[in-house]
Amino acid sequence: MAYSSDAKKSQDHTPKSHTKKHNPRGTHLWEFIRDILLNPEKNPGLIKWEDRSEGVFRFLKSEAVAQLWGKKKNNSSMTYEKLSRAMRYYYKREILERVDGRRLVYKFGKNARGNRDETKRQQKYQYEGIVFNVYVWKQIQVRYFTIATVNLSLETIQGGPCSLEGKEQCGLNGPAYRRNATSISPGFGGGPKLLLEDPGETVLILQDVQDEVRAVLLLHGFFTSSPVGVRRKVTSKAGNLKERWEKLASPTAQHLRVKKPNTHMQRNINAGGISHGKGPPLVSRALGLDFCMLKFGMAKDFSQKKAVTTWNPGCLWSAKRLLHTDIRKLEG
DNA sequence: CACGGGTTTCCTGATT
DNA sequence: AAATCAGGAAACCCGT
Repeated sequence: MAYSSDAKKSQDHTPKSHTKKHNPRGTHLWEFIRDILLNPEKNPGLIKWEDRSEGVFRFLKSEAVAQLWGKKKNNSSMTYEKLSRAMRYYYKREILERVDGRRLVYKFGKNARGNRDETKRQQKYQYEGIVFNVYVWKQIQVRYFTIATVNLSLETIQGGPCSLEGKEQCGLNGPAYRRNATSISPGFGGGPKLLLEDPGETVLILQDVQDEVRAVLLLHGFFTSSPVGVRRKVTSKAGNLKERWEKLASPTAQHLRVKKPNTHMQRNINAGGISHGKGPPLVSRALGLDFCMLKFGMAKDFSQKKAVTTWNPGCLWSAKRLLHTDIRKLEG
């Protein structure tokens, strides 16, 4: 028996933001696990990725994790036994997938991601002059990202991998991936830029882009909280990424090359096997599976003050496959 | 107060 | 043998 009840009472913090659905204490178990996996600093060998791109991980110190979970829930009697029961309940909801035969090993499932509500919120974006701010999630933990800009009219594409680590500004187009002199400008100077002003904020800024330009942003990482709109001034400051580019050079950009002629803005384009459809706006949170692909575009006529934006969840997985090897290489 | 989601507890019965 | 895995049941917590 044991009515261990007792120390249950005040639920202190209640920031302000309308706590989403049911989310006691702000975090669900699977999110808690995810966060540990994402924060090497806070993960003293507690849980380890078995196959990050597949979302497979293993508990190294099951009881320690349980204690940590219990601490978060103000429950000192938490044990792995109990925590694991909760984990098993995730199978049915497909937040976790069963990994049999392997003790202490779990795998994130397809529902270990965002939901429709977040998606809708994500649709909001701001367009200011020629600055295009894409809504992203705060506290996004992007480790690496790949940018590919596509000039539909010229059927060219350029882009390449970069790494993000805290506050850094990165030019998108490095010399290594300039494929066509007439496509989007070179990275350093007036070209598109991905600017990370705060560790917890990611702002995508395009400036001096040409007409009929679309870009693809692949973010490898986990999104740890709700999307938040951000707005920033354009700051042009060439970041020296040459070294980084060379270091991270991968076949990604080549894969992303547009193969199929397509000059119609509204038509789908196919970039190296990735289908960019016109489906409903959607930016997915790919927890346990490393990344989200954002596709955005800009109106031909800037005076319209309207951006042509499309988000396609389908891009996620094909892109995931595409970048699978890159991610592994980068993750070491 | 009722109700539902998300655990938390407990437990019996396998597996490793 | 100890640690886990599997789930069913039911109690809890908490937000609506």
